Amino acid sequence: MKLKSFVLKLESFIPYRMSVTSNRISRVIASIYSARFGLSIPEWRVIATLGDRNEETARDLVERTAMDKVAVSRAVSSLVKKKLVRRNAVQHDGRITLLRLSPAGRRVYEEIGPLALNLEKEVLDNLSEEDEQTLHRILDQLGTKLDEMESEHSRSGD
Amino acid sequence: MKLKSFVLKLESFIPYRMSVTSNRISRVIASIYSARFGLSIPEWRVIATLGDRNEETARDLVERTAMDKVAVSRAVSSLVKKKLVRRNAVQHDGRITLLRLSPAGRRVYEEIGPLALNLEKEVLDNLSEEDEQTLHRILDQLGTKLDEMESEHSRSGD
DNA sequence: ATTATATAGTTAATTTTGTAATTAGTTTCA
DNA sequence: TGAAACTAATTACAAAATTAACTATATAAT
Repeated sequence: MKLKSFVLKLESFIPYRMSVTSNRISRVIASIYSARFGLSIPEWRVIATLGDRNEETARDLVERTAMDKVAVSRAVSSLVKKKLVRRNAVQHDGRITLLRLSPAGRRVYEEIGPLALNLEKEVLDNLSEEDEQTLHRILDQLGTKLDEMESEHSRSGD
Repeated sequence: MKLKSFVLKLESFIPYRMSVTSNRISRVIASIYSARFGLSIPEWRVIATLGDRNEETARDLVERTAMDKVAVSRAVSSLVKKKLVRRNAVQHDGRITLLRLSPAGRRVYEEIGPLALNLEKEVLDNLSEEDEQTLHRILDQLGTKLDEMESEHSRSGD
């Protein structure tokens, strides 16, 4: 008789659990800026990212948000259409445009920012201060490991 | 002069960090069963879930996987087409079919299961045993809070 | 100089996912 | 018994995300 040599339960499989939990959190947070401001997740991320800088290129956004360039491009042009973001050409390089929040965009940022932080606070309500720091550290460590794994993977894949 | 009364940095905003990290992990894990077995994430979840039961209805799968019923339905019919899952009609209720892995489906499960667990282990490599338990507990606590928040939200929305 | 290579960003095509509406069967109860 | 309400599951449509291909500019190399 063959015995199973492993135990895989989805409900204790961390990748699965993180995916479910993080999707639920995203939905909760998204509900505020989508219902109230008609923003998509990528749009909100762009606004949040531009909010604490003066000017940035689309490429910087790609790096800082970990979104891919197509998503950034679309989010930015949608935000430009909504007059929340402005593009400024740059002299020495015609490929680049510098992006910054318009005054209206900044108002949105000033309004959503606190809401998002409050909602985050509520979600994290059950966690102790220590847990929260631990979670940050765990995310750091997972990120480091993923960097390694991804670079290995791409080395073998070319 | 107006001072900003909040500090929102995406890189320390937990909802954002969890989303990025969990997407990266999902991609890594998905790469094994998509490249090697041509399975999507929902398909893999169905297989993983059926793997430790004999028979289950689609509805049970919805509950156990936290996927929505459309995703389950699609994954199941694709798996049936691939002959990895079988449907068995049930006498007393014509709406239901019981699902179980076919022998081929079980072989896939027996092969992916350990791979997935290994990969999970590798991803979690930087974490101490204690961190891992803490992460589980944190996910539990976040889940509980989200239950509350979601039910509040749906109460006010009907 | 001029071909090649690389970068920034957009557009287009495909696939995936989510929401709504639909079908079919079952239970409830007047 | 036969509407009404409910449940399980699928289908159809819309929104979103991925991937691939393309345009324009810039840098590098011969």
